[in-house]
Amino acid sequence: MGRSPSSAKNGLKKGPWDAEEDKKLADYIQKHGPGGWISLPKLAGLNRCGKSCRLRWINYLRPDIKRGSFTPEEEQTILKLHAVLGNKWSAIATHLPGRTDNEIKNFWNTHLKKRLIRMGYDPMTHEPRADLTACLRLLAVNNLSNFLNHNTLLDVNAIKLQFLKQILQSTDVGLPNLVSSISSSPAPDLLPKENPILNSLSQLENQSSFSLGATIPQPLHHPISTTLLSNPTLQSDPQVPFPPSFQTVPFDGEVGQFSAFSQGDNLTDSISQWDFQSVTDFVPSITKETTTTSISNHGDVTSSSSLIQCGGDGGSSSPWREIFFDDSILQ
DNA sequence: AAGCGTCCCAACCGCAGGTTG
DNA sequence: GCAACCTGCGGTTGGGACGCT
Repeated sequence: MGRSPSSAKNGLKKGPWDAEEDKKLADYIQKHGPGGWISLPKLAGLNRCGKSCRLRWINYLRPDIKRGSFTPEEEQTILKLHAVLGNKWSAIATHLPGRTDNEIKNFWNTHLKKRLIRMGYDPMTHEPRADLTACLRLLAVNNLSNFLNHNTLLDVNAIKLQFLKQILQSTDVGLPNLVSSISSSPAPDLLPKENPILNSLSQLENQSSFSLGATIPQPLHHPISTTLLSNPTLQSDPQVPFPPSFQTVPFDGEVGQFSAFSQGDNLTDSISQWDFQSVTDFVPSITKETTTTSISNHGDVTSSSSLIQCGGDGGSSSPWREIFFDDSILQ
């Protein structure tokens, strides 16, 4: 394993270390201590460059090196620290006794980074990838538009036009933005003032946590991370605000909640795995209100039944899942 | 069993920052 | 102030191990 033992330009040996070299280096450092890496090879009788000796000592021979795979706690620590520090491997290593920066870096590149990518996160920012987020938002807007299509009381074309307008104008087509824009849109002639859809959407808007972006598990943002790191209690709490999937679960051949992602990076699976549950936790009640509003405002069986149908099942399936994600694309 | 592709990780490389004379 | 040297860091490489066909 490792690099080819090609000889260096200056005749110094390169490539994997053999047992004899390891012993020479270890013996020398045991007697004289680490340091003086430039002169060390000569003094220790090694035909290696100082850098190579230093690296071998730090990454392999040091007595306090911890061997074996990373524990779930260590993985968690790496994820948290990386969210704050980025690729500062040496800084991260100081929080993991017995682990070297090289080892952590390798572990990140071969496991954690891939895991984040599969989950749809940008491994550098720890935030949902912008392309996926935008895709989800457009799908949601599309589904909402389709939903409105079935509402015969409304001037569907007018609403569509306004949706389109919003999509084109905004780079961040979050539903709240959309709602407020529609609500404040100077088109009184096109939209009835007592519009059940707008009423319900406005209620959604008031749910501060609701946005299509918020349906995606939010990564740890740096300020929070900083707080976490400075708070020993939180540090030790594995439930700190990482996305649920971040809670270290066996992966990569491993089983666990990531399994859907590992199956060919299927976007649909990924989306469904992205815990829209968090939306359904609060949305059903809103939908019920919507139904009530719809009926009281208009007394129209058609419109209300449409809404009731969405929320009427009251069971485990979410009406919002139908409204926003009941799409053939997501099937 | 052989060929092929992917994974994993030790080790190398280049660069930046600090120290010394 | 400057150059040379030293140390440490992060990115990258390359080859053995392993799994799949």
